[in-house]
Amino acid sequence: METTYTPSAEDYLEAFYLLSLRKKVVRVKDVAAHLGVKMPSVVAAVKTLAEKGLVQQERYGYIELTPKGLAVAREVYERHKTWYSFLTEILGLDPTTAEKDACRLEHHISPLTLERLGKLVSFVRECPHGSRFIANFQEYSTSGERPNFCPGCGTGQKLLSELKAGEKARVVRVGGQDMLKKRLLGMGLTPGEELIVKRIAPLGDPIDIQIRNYDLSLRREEAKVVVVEVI
Amino acid sequence: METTYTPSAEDYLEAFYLLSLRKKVVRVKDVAAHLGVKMPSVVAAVKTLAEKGLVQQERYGYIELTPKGLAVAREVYERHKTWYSFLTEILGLDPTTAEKDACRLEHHISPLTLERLGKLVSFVRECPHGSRFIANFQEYSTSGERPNFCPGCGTGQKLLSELKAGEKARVVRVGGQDMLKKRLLGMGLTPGEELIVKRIAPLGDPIDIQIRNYDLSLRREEAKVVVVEVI
DNA sequence: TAATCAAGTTAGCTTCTTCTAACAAAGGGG
DNA sequence: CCCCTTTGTTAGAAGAAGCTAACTTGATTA
Repeated sequence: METTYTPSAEDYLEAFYLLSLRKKVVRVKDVAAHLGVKMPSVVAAVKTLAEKGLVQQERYGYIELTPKGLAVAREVYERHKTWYSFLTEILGLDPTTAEKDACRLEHHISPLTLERLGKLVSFVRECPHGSRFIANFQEYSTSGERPNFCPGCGTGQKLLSELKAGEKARVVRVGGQDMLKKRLLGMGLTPGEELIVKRIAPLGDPIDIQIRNYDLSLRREEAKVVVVEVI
Repeated sequence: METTYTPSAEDYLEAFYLLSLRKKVVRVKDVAAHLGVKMPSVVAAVKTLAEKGLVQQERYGYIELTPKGLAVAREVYERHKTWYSFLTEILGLDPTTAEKDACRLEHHISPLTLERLGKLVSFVRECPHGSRFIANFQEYSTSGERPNFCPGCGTGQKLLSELKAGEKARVVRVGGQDMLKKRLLGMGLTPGEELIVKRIAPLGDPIDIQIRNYDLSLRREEAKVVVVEVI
């Protein structure tokens, strides 16, 4: 019974729903204006949706969602809201961009992904570290520079690229994408391993370290994905 | 000159590109298999894309991207990869779901949103707090319960809902969505304000607090979005 | 070299979505 | 009560994307 609808059909249902919340009745003209299409397109859409039992309309009368149509419309709108929250609250986008993107993305998300996205938003809303983290991210994403360095969280964890010459540290985690990560792990940069920074070149690149009695020279880009704990 | 292409056209260009990386030549048959369509559909697509100067093909020969087509294909694939990274690394989705969703989402994202999404991924990769935070989120999203409570970060910040009767705290931040947030701020729950928890009802709802000499009774749902610092 | 077969092509149809232009109904003002 | 404006509808066309069925072509093999 898991019927699925076209993006266009979902848009119409959502429009009917939203307009019904704001006005007493839903008219062809208003739907057309809301979706930026011409009236005959709305009429055609209503006809096909009526055949599917999602809306009802008397000739020359108002459009009404059936219970079935209402359920679909609500679900679409929920997806919309989830995307909108994510785009504004997490990515920090302006309402206009967020609204436009949410309108398109709402038709293209699997239930599982939707659920996770919603959880991410509520987690960030509820968790103080979440809001701090997101604030840091947004500062980073607008200024281009990572805030120096996530102030106030006294965990003692740093990036390898932030160490000074002579500092000793223990590898906590190696990030980066597949290729890079594999290469670093292959070099001996595995969690738990101890290392010491021998020398940092003038512009911070490369960084020479010693680990497991080997000398390694890392590019700054590489050192930026290695999380360490100073010891 | 900002031409934009249909999702279908983008899919074909991306397929040509990916197949050209894996095989010496790109054939109609392989493209059809890759995209799950029949051969005549590929032929038709090649024809319209050729008219737009995006591909070249000699009759009964191989398909080749023009420089222009290659640029578009690469750009689409970048969008794909960005979505994929987000879905796997941040939402923690399995590769199959992530791949499928990325294939659909890649056609529906604005440049601004794409940029932010990419920055979020790299920020989380680089920032130790990011990875910790995401680990917490993923624990939360699979178990349903927020980890109790983001252990190891000694910031002293909590949610108002986590305080015990008698505890004193200072408001740090008020989260929640528009309506809820406004209402809480209107009640006097503004950052910097001090409060004391007077009484917590048996099931944690409602929570009675005193702030600015007023007594307030908060629903648990409300208290969950208020970040405080114990004093 | 001729036969065969897989790959590529064409023609023609279907569905979906939108449009314009022309027509019909409803309703308010004179 | 009739005319006129606004709103809604129909008809017909167009374009995007896919399909099946029937054909070429090019290459392989007997």
